[in-house]
Amino acid sequence: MDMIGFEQHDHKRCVRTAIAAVETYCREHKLQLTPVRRRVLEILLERHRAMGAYEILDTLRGEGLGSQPPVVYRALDFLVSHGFAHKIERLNAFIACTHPGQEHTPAFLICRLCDSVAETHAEPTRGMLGRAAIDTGFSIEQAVVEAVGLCPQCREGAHPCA
Amino acid sequence: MDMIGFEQHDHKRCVRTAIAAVETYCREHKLQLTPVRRRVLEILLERHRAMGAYEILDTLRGEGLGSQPPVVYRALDFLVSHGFAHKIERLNAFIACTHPGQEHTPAFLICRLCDSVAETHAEPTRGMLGRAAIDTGFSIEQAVVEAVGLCPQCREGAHPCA
DNA sequence: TTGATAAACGTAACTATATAACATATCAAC
DNA sequence: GTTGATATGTTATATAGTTACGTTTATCAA
Repeated sequence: MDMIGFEQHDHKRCVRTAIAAVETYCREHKLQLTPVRRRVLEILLERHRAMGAYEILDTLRGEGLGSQPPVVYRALDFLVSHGFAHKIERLNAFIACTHPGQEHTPAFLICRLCDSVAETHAEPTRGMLGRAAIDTGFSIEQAVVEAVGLCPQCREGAHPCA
Repeated sequence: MDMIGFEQHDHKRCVRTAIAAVETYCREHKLQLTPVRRRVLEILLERHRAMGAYEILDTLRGEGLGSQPPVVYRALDFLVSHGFAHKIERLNAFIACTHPGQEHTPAFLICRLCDSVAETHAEPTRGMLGRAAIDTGFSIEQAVVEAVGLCPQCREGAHPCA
C-alpha cells in the first residue's frame, strides 16, 4: 500500500487492472497496443504521477525502446487520443487515466507543492461555462479543467501558522 | 467596428478603457506600469487575441523595446500575476483580460479552427469539481478552465453537410 | 503466400517555449 | 546622496514539441 493520488491503494493491483482494461479495449476496437505504447502506459501507471515527455523518454532509453522524442510523443498521442492517458496542460505533462475505456470528461486537482495530481470528473457543459457557450453560440467539444491548490498532505505541512 | 471575440465592438474604445482601468489600478496599488509592461499590455489589447510570447517579443523588437525572451516573459509575469492578462495553457499563449482589476476566475472558449478566444467566467469551486475537492480534502486556489470547440463563425462554415 | 496498402517505428535535424544567471540601471525611502 | 529593492539588458541554456524521410511491420485481399 502506498500513498498516491491523495489516497492509499494497492498500487500493483491498480496497474494490472488498468493494463488489462486497456488490452481488452484495444482488442475489441482493433487498436494496436504495440510494445512502445504499452511500455509508455506502464511507465505512467507505475509512477502514478504526471510525467514530462522527456522524463518518459529517458526511461525508454534505458530500456532500449527508442531514444528520440517522436517515439514518445507518438505513443502519447495514441494513448491520449484513445483516453488511456491525459495531458495536464498546466504542467506540460502526462498522466495515466484512472478509468480507461469509459467515456469521461476528466478534470484534475494539481498540488502546487508536491505536483501530485488527482483525476476527477467535471461536467463543463453544465453550469456557468455551458451557459456562456450557449449564449455566445459556441459549441464545446472538449474541455481542460485543472484546479491548482494544495493536496491534503501538503495542506497540513504548509501552514505552521494555522 | 470589428468582429473580435465572437462579437462586434468598438475596439479602440475598448483598448483605451482597459488601459485606463489598469493605470488606475496600478496607481492605487502602487504597482509600476513601466514602458515595457504597458506596451506588452497594449499589444495584447490591440491584437485582441491570444499571442505567443515570441510573437509579442517580435513586436517589441521592432520598436526597440527589448529583444530577449526574459523581457517579454517578465512583463507577462507581471500582467498575469495582477490579473491584467491571462495565460491560455492550451495554446501556450497570452491574452489581455477583458475586465482587469476585478476579482474573477476566468474561463475561456477557444475555437479550434480560427484560434479565437473568448473570456468568460466560471465558478469551478461550485459543481462537481468543488465537490470532488472537498471530498478529497484538496483546497482549490486557482483553476484553469478552457473549453475547446467551434466559435459561431467557424461553426457555420465548418459543416457544409449540416 | 504473396503482393499491395496502411500503420507504426527509427533517426536526424529543427522549431518553439521558457528559465537561469548575472551585470546594469532605475526608483523609493531614509 | 546613499542604500536597498525593483526593474531591465544580455548571454546562455533548459525544456517541450515538430518536420521530414526512410525503414519496418501489420493487415488484408487476391
